[in-house]
Amino acid sequence: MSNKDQLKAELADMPPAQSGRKPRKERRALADIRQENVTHIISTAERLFAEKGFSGTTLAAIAEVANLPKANVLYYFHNKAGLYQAVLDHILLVWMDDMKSMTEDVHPKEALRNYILAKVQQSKEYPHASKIFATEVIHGAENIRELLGGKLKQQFLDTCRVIRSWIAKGWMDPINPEHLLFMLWSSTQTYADFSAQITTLLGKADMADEEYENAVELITRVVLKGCGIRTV
Amino acid sequence: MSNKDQLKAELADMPPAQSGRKPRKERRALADIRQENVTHIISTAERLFAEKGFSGTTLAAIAEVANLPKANVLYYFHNKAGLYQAVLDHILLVWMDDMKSMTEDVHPKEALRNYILAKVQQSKEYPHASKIFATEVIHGAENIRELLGGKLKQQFLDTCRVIRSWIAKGWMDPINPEHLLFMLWSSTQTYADFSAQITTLLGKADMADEEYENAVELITRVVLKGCGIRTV
DNA sequence: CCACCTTCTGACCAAATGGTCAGAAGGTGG
DNA sequence: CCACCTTCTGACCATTTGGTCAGAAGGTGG
Repeated sequence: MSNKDQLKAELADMPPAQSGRKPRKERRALADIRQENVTHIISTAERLFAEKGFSGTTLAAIAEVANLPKANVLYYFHNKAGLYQAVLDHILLVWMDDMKSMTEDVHPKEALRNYILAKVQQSKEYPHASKIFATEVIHGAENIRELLGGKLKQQFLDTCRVIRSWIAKGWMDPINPEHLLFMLWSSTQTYADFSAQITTLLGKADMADEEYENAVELITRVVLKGCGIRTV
Repeated sequence: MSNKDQLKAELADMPPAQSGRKPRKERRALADIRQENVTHIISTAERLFAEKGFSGTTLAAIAEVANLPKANVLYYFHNKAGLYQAVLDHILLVWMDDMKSMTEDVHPKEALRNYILAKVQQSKEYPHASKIFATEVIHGAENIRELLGGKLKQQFLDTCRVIRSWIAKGWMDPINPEHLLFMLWSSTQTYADFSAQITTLLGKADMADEEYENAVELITRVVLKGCGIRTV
């Protein structure tokens, strides 16, 4: 099971709607209570951190939205920084999954197409994750240094090597793999991070599915043709 | 004189280095004092807001870095929000300048090339501006609603129309102008906003000029060819 | 030199915020 | 049912932070 599937399963498990009420009457097993609350707090915090940033989000706000007393939030996460780190860990699970699908054997025509589709879908399904990640990097990436310089870098270097092999095989033009990846990341993630700008400029209240499709179509077309990858 | 030139001139006027000392002994004309301090405070605040975000930046920190008493900062900007807005205004001056160079008459081969170059240079020269803008949009763009829905949107629509005219002239493939612009913005601004990630992955301490050149070269090549613009 | 500005500043304050804690409430296993 | 966990919570606290203010210091124009 991929990290992303795992996250999806968690989301599905979430208390349905909760709708502001605090049912909390049925007897819950101790073992469940902890996991349930931790998950609930993390996903609430994730939303707020994405909307307001770390410093802009107060524990009181998280507690209120999660419909729990502040002290209870602090019972599970001993301090704000700890909660933030937990949110980051939760998010980063999903982050590098998609790159793995780019391998030497697959023709870039397929591999890049799938990757772009996956990244745009990620922006659509987990916009909070993307926003927190983006804000974190913009502010210096101090809390994700380890990941950036470690697993992500490894993945990045591997993928660059794959792209070079594609070039060597004559499957695409000799372009700079590092910057190509930067281009892919930025142009896909922008649909999560900059959605406020995009919707305003497109004159829509929120991103319709159609626009994500247009995005995938445009990015795929420009990148494939731009890299000299024949698609016929 | 373009907005950007204006900003450059201001930067040049800045007290040279200041180097932590507080000379402030020579007699200064009242008229100068205000403008000088306002500029100095804004540029200091700009750096800190870019690094730590609005809520993460304290007035005390701004005052300390600016080497002024906090009360003095508040003498010029009556509250933190006002200072932030002033910083935003200062930044946004420069923001839309470059798009103006894309017109119907210019062949996209030149126009896009110049635009990409200008945007990457902007990322290099004014990374703080880009970061503040990005964070602002990520967090909902509440403080720049007016600009987004007003002048920027106008400029955006105009430029889309220009691109459509290029397509009508047969100068490029029929691609989606809106999403092409999103792609151009994101892939160029990423060199400011995500510099922490990029330098880490490239294994450099900071962005060398060479990398900006590689970025321009890659983006230009992929976009021009990807849009079916013949460059010979 | 003087009356009148603008600029500057330390001292102060109320509110917000992260975090603590003692003890109540609830679940568990024998 | 009971001793022993874990979970829950209101009350409380120290610190941080944005912001005020009275009055000192500095510049200006006559």
